[in-house]
Amino acid sequence: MPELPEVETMARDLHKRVRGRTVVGVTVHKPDVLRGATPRKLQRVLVGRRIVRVWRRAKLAVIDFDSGARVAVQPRFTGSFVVERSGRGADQYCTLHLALDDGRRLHYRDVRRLGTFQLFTPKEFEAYVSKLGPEPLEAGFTGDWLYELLQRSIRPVKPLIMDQHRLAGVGNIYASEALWRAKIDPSRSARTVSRKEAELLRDAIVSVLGESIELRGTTIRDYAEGAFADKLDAYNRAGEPCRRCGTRIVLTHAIDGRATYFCPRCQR
DNA sequence: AATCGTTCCTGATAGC
DNA sequence: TGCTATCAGGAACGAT
Repeated sequence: MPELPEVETMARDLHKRVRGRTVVGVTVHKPDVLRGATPRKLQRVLVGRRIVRVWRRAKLAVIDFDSGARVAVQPRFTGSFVVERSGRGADQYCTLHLALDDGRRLHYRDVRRLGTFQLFTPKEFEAYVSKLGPEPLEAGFTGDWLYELLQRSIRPVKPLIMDQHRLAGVGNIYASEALWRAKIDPSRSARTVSRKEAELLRDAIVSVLGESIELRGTTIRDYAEGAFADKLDAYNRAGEPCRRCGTRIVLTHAIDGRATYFCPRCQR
């Protein structure tokens, strides 16, 4: 399930492969992944346009075109990109593709189709991203800023740091990991987190995301890239010993109905 | 304004 | 063996 490190990896890889290419055709097989455009409109807006950059914001892979148009892809669970020479490498899960001027095709592939492929004008894109929280790997994300955010909410700290409108890019895996590193119980009301703990949590979020990007993300279930799965301390380790204290890691669904992994002894 | 419940989708898995 | 039921999960949306 792609979160910030996985989408960063997807965007960097795609940038290297398609930057500078011009779209010569658009084919949509599964229109339900489209947002903001019909297949006809997508074709009208993108054909003849050159891809100038592929980058990431929050958990979105963003494709910039020379006209200023942008496509934001939300892979959610099973979305991915496939770039191939016409004919080979595509399957029934490829929902749409952009034909490129060098004969290759850029496919958006999505088994469950909970992901989205959204066309924006520059103004629409700006309005959308302005509602997202800050990027945790950029300068504004400090311990003081996080402390102030946590102070304003009575919600459990884990869903709060996963709220994309508060902080961008952190999902279920890295929330569990960061809280384990910071020794904070995921169910604690956000406002009970001290300034010192907020500083530790900030550092944990930055370090876990950075280390995962270096390993190209976490391969678990749907997302099939990256070696960070071996480095997980909490997520997906139910019943296994905590690497700090040896206590068995607990899996609970009591917080927002989401799988949450934590050490009941050293996370307080 | 903040928070909560519902919905989208299909492969993998469990249970009979 | 082959069927059915259950589960996973991010975020938009409507309701409170």
